[in-house]
Amino acid sequence: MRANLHASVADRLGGVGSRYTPGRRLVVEVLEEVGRPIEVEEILAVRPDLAQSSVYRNLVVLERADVVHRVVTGDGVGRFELSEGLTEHHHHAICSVCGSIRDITVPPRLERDLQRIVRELGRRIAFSTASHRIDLMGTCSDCARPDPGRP
Amino acid sequence: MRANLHASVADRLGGVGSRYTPGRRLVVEVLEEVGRPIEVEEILAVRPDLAQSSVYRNLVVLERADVVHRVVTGDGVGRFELSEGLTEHHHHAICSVCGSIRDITVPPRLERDLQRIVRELGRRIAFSTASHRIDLMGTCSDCARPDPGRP
DNA sequence: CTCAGTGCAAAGGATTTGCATGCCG
DNA sequence: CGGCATGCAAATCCTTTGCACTGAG
Repeated sequence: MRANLHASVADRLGGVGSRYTPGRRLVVEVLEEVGRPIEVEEILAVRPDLAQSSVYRNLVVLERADVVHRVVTGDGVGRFELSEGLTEHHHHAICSVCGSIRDITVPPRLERDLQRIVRELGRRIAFSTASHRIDLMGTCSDCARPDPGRP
Repeated sequence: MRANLHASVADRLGGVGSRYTPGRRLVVEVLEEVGRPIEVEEILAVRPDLAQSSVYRNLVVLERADVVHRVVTGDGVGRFELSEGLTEHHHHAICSVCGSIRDITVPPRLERDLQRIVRELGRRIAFSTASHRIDLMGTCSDCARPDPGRP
């Protein structure tokens, strides 16, 4: 399924009149490897050869082509992941302490229920729903651990 | 239920050792009147007498006291609303075109299903879930309307 | 008197943009 | 060639912070 990813990406980019350039491929590869929503800073840390502005610009293009998806948490910093269809459908557990995001996949049975609920909601409010997102907000295991620095 | 709001707010503020000052009350009143998540800019537009920095600072305090809740959408601009318990439990329909957020309340039957799903998810991943959030992402009716500016 | 709260202006950090250059179709 | 893509640096935007002042307890 790996080879297929880049084909799909190229395809979606073509759909909006953009090319799949080396720089964009590097970004996609980083997102694929990391497998969770990450900040631009993290992308640059992995690939210092990329120009910051190009990464930002490419993320805009990739987002418009629906290759990546932007997630924003309470800390106001944008984080990016591969879009639905390029990865498994999933949701997020967002830590309100450190802002980290963990992907969670929902068991099929529950996911089916979710789909039903979301569909019904969209119908009720005449809102053209492209996708849904369930975020659990709370405290991740790291931050839940009692702080050794303060008794 | 209106008088009760400010009592609750004062209470929650007291809980974190802060006072319910006039400036904070104004912010809360704006949020109450508007009834949907709004940006600082919008708060200042309604109450130009408030100092920008004070609004930001007070929102931090109000957030820590769990009086307001920060919602961040794809555009990276923070929006604020009154917290759960001060308003009805609700979710959001986020327009991916203009970034606007519309509150939606979920019928009790569906909400009950949601609660069950969320609870089960949290249990599965050992994540201490404080709250959940269901966002519908799509296009609001305003943005869905064909753009008159471009044939 | 003391300390949280306020206002103004300046700083900060993430993201965007202007401009010249490089490169694919 | 023409236009998208890139890099660098400067600009912009939202948000935070420093500092002096005010007010409540």
